[in-house]
Amino acid sequence: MDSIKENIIEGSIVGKKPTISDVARLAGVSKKTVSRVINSEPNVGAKTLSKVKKVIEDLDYSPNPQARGLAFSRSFLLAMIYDNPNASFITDAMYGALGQCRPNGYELVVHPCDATQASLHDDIIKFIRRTKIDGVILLPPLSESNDLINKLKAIKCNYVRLVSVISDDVAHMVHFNDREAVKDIAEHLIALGHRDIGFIKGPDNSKSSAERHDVFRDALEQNGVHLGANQIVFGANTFQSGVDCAVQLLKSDNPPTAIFASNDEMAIGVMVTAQKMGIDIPSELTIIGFDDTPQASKVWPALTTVNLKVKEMGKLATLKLLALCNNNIGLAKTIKSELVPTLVRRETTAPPPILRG
Amino acid sequence: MDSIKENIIEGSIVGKKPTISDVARLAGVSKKTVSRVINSEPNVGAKTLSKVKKVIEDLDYSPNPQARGLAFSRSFLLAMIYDNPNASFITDAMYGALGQCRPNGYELVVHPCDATQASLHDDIIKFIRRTKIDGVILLPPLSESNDLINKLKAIKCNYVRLVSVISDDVAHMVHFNDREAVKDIAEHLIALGHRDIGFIKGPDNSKSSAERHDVFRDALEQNGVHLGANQIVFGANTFQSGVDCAVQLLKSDNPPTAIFASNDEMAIGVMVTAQKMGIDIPSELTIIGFDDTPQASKVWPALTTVNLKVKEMGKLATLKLLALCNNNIGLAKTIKSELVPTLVRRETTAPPPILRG
DNA sequence: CTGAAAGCGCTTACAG
DNA sequence: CTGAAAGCGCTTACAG
Repeated sequence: MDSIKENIIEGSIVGKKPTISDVARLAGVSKKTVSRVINSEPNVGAKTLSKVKKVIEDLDYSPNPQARGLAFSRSFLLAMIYDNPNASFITDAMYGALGQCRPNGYELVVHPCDATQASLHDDIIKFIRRTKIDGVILLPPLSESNDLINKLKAIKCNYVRLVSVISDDVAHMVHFNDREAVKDIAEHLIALGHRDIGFIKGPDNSKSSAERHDVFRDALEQNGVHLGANQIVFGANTFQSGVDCAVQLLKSDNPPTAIFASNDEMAIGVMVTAQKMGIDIPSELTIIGFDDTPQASKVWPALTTVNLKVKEMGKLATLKLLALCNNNIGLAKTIKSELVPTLVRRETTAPPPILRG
Repeated sequence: MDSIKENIIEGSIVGKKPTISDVARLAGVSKKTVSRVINSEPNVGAKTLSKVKKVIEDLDYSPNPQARGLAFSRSFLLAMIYDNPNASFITDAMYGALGQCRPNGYELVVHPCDATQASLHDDIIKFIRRTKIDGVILLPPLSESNDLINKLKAIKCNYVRLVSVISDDVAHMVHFNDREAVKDIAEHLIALGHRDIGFIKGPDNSKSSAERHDVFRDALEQNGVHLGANQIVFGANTFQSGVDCAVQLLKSDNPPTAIFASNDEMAIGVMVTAQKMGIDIPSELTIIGFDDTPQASKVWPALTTVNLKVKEMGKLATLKLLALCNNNIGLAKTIKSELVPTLVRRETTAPPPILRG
C-alpha cells in the first residue's frame, strides 16, 4: 500500500497531479466523501472532515476543473465581452471582476469583438455555446443592445451588463448614474459664470449619448441658459472627432467660453486644438470631459472630468453574475446596482474671460 | 427513432446541446468516427466524412470543451499573466493573442497579479496547477524574472515571454529589439544638433532600463557626445516620476536641450512640467518617449516616440505557445521572435535654440 | 453520516 | 477505413 509520502512525491515532483481517488484512498474514505469536503457539503463527520482536509493539504490536491465542469455541467468560466471602450476601462473592469472571480473558483475569459461585423451578436452566442461559459459581463456600448440581450436570454445565458442608462432588471445590470454627474457639470459651469456653452455629443447609436445630451440641456435650461442648435456638435467618442468638433465650435461666429465633451478622448482633442489655436486653457476656454481616464490627469492643464468607478462596477457586476450562476436571483437583486460617478475638479475650468480682471 | 428535425429542435430551442452520441447516431457511425472528424484525423472515408459533417452542421454541434479537456488532459485555455504594464499594452497584447487563440479552439484567461506580493511567483504556479492552463504568455516586466521561469519549467508549464532583452531560447520568447530603436533616437538627436542631452532611466529592477541606458550612452559616445552623470536621472516609469525627473533636469545649472525618457508616461510628465515652466516644446526643448501609447498622439505637441508593435508580439507569442502546446518545439523556434520597434517622428523634436534663427 | 454505481461527453488503446 | 470497450476525474441519484 502506498504511503502518503510516496504519493506526495509522485504528486508534486514527478508532476502527476493527485486525483480525488488518491485522496479517498489515503484518507480511507469514499470518493463521494472527498467530494463532499471539496464542495463544502453538509453531512461529513468532524473527524472525517479533518482527516480528508489533512490529506488534501499534504497532497496539495486541487480538483480537476475539467472533470468538475463535465460532471457539474458548468465551466467555472466567466467572460468579459466588449467592443470598443477605452483600454483603461477594460483593464479596470477586469481588475474589479477578477477580485471576485478568484475566491469563488472562477476564471475570467476575455472576448473583445468587432462591432462593425454584422454577425456580431450571433458570433457572441456561438462563442458562449462553444465554450460553455457560465455567464458574461457586457461592457458598454455593447451592453446597450437589447437584441443581444434577447439572444442571451434565448440560450439561457447568465449575464450582467454595465450601463449608463437603466435598462434591465437590477439583477442583470450595474448602472452608473450619469444624470447626477451631468447635472453637476452644468451647475459647475453656470456657477463659474459661463453662458455660452458648447456641447460635444457622443455617437448616435449610444443611449448614454442621448441621455447626457438631454440631461445637460435640461440642467442648463433650469438655470436660464439655452443650449442652441449651433452649440451642439456631434462627435464619435474619438480623439480625432474631438479635434474636428473643437474646430467647428471655436471657429464659429459665436465661440463658446466653455465646452463639455461627452468623453475624455474628445475633451483632450478639444484641448489640443485650442492650444494649437493659441487659446489658453482655462483662462480663455473651460473644458470638461467624462470618464476620468488615466490621461485626464496627465495632460496639461489636468482635465476636469467625471470618474466612473469602473473597477467597482466590475466588482459589483461579477458579484451579481456569480449569484445568478448559483440560481440566486434574489441575491443578485440585493447587490448594489447603482454607482454615482463623481465630478473630479482639476485645472481646465475657470470663469469666462468676460468676468476676469 | 428521432429524426434530424426533432434533434435540431431539441438542440437549439429547448437548449439542450447535442452530444457526440447524437451526431454518431444520426450519421449512422460510431462515436470514434465522429471524433476523428472533429479532430481532423486521417482514416475517414470521403462519404463518411461528408455525412458526418452534414449532421454536425445540421445540429449546430460543437464538442463540449470540458469533456474534451478531460479526455485529452488539456484545458484549451491559455493565460496572459502580467503585473504592471500600461493598459494599452495589455489590451494590445490581448488582441494579438486572441486573433490566434480563436481559430485554434483556445480561449484566453487573464491573470493580472500584484508584484508587491512576496508570494507572487508561487501564486502564479498555484493558479496554473489549479486551472490546468495549457500555456502562459508573460508580459514585461514580469517576463524578465528567471525565478518565475524556473518554477514554470519545474511544473512543465508551456510559456512564452515578451521581453526587451534576449533572455531565453527563441522557442520561448518574443523579443523587441530596443537597441536599434534607442540608437535611432540617439542619432536623431545628434542629427538635430543636440549636444546637451538628458536621459531619464527606468526602474532598476528592469533589465530593459539598464539596456536602454547602456545603448543610449554608447550611441551618443560614438557620436562624440558624452552623457554626464548629472544628465542622467532615475524615474519609475510613472507620470509623476517623469514630472520629478523633469524638474531635476530643467532646474539644473546646465539644463539639457533634449530629453529622452525611457517611456511615454514619463515623457508626458516631462512635457507637462516643461509647459508649466513656460518652456516651449519643441523650440526650446526636444522630448522623446518610448512605447507609443495612445496618449502619445493625443498630447500637444504630439510626442515623438517608439512603437513597440505589441499586438504583433502578442500574435507571435501565441503562435509559439500553441506550437509548444502541440509539442512542436521545432515550429516554435521557427516562428519569428524578433520585432524591430520603429521610431515614430511626431512634433516634439526640433533643433536646439542655439541653432535656430 | 457514508458509500457503490452510473453517468457527464469526450478520447485512447486496441482490434479487425 | 471503422468501431466496441475502457477510461479521463469528477458528480448525481440513490441506498443504507
